[in-house]
Amino acid sequence: MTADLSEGAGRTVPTLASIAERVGVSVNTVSRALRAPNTVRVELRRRINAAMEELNYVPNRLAGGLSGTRSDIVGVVVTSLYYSEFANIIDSLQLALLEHDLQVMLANTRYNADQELRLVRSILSWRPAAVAIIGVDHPPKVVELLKAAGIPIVEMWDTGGDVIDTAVGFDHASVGAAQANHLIAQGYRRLAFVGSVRENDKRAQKRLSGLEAAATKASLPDVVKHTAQQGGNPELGERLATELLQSHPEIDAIACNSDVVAFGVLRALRKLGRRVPEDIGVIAFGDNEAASCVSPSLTTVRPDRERIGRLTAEAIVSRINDVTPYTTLVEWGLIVRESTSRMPPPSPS
Amino acid sequence: MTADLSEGAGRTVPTLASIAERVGVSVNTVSRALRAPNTVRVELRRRINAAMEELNYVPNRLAGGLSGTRSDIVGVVVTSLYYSEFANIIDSLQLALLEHDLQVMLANTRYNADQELRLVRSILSWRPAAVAIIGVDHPPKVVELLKAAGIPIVEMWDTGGDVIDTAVGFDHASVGAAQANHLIAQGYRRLAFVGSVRENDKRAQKRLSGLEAAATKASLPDVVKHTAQQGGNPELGERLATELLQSHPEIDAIACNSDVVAFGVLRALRKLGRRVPEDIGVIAFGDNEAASCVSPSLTTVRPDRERIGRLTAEAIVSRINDVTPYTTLVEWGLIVRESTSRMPPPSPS
DNA sequence: TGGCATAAAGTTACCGTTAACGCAACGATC
DNA sequence: GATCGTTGCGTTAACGGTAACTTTATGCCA
Repeated sequence: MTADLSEGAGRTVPTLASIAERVGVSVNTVSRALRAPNTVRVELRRRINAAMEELNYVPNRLAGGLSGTRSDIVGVVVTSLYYSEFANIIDSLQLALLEHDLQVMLANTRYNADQELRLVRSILSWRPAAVAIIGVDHPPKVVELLKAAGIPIVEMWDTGGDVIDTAVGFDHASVGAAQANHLIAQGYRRLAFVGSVRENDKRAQKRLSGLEAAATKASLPDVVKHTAQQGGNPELGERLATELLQSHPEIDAIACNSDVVAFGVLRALRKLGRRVPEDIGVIAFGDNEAASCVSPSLTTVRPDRERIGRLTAEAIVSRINDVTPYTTLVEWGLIVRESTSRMPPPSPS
Repeated sequence: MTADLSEGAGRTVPTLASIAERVGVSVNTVSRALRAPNTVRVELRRRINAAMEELNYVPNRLAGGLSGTRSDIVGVVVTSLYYSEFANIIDSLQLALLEHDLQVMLANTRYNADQELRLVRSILSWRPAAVAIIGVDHPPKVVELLKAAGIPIVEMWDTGGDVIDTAVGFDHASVGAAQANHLIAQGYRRLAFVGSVRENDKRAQKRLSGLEAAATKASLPDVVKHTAQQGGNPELGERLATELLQSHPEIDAIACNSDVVAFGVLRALRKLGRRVPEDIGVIAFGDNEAASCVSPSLTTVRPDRERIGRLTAEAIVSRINDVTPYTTLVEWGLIVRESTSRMPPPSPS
């Protein structure tokens, strides 16, 4: 009943031809039983299916894809998987794509531009039906390749600038501005920015720019920046905050590039005896699942990752069906919690 | 200079033949310039490469995979991407595979057995060089398909039972036992277990079993279980803990299935006025990045996800090179923090 | 009963690449 | 200078499907 499972040279994988031979029909009939079942007699179809089941036949999509017109791969290029920054996007994207029988091929550039080019090339070599990629800022060669591929390209997470084709994201500069304005409304005046800002993380740079612009507009002193190129864990936040307050004791609010870094910042402030939010405010970005559970709970910005994933899937399907390119702005929310609530605190969230 | 980027029917994608024609050589020579460069004259090779660059040629791996012998896809099947449970494993696995020019194809079953079968089938249809999959407990048909595929299969995260081929993981029952024994050593006696335990999450079930067995061995009363089938966020933990202590006020220690749930449990205890760790201890599993940042900081178990990913990549490469199957036990650590430290607290971590 | 539409299966020709083989030109060897 | 191994390239035949035809069987109607 079970196929031979012996090690080594072993068993050749069954093909349509194996099935055809076993049932006594032509290869094409077997193929039809899969693709267009109602063109094959019920009884014959039954026998073919039985044979497939018995031999554990799995169609070879290399062959199918080469022959047929359309692929059902969607290439997904992210810049990070660490700390679930984009894991939730992939999760919902994949779930939504599954309904259209589209399969995700994942690549992770780890914020490395060379890797990005290499991985995009690698993904395109699988002749995907579409590509979804984090960000709207890519090396010129990457843009050229993606455009030349002649397939729908959906850029996620960010918007603005030169969109290749279609985009689903939000404006990171306005996130930074909202962070600044909230801090200012809470009476904070000496703003600082802390976190890891990689050279290739344009989104982080845009948020910082937005923050600085809003501070300038409000006639505040320059935002003090203390950043790193790498990492992004609580330990980094703790170190950066400690160093920051040593050189700039006047700081009364810290904006963090990520919640995870902010967790470390909060720890540093606790150790330094600075009261949050009374002496100093802390705001972050990302809506980590623990943000509401640290104490003081963390004010942060919540991007709707689930929605971005879902809308990206929608965009891909639309574009495959030749809907014209478009850009979707996804909303985000400022979640005010204790870490910036100097005024009467809101009901605990 | 740039290719035609016009919408619609547009541009046909360049093939080896396009390059060959343009350079004036045979298709095979172009192919060789890619696969075995030193069998082609330097000057000719240069011209071929220039043509490829100019036309933005990207090899078609559907064709290559169909013709050639080996594939460079590795199928990766995980049960979840939410809350970065396995994102870090994928991250390090992918990084390590990249060094061997292996490409990850990702599938996420979301703890759904039907999905698992469907996705494994889908992945196998790409004729991957190997498959890495979370867990050692799969539906019989999945096991049959994986065995019949005749490729290396590496089961990750768990060990024990019937391993299909090769495994890289740890024993979850002993994690549960370690949790119980730590609680007992700290003087806790009335143990409870809280969290979401999905029907298909055998690992969670094993940890719970281990916890119960250790409690029984220490002649403690039965572990009180209060679990859900779905979810796994702080809100769930908060609700479950509140309900638990209402019906079982005698409980003096709560083991949580995940850190994220534990964050909610801590919040519930704070609201209920129960002191942690004095009145009640809390221990969890997962080593979330925020575990050291909540207060009280969370005692938890740290599985080495990065190592599992790396060793899985190693195992895949070894097995592809016909090393015999093996099982690697990956160490995990009990990270003792404030939430269970009744005795003189350790130095703050 | 012949003619014709239709259903069900078979034939054939690719898809783009790689592998195995063939073959000419060339330098080295005895 | 005939023999031989190399180097460098071209030819041809797969790989496992799918799509477009073609063929054969079947039913229906005039």
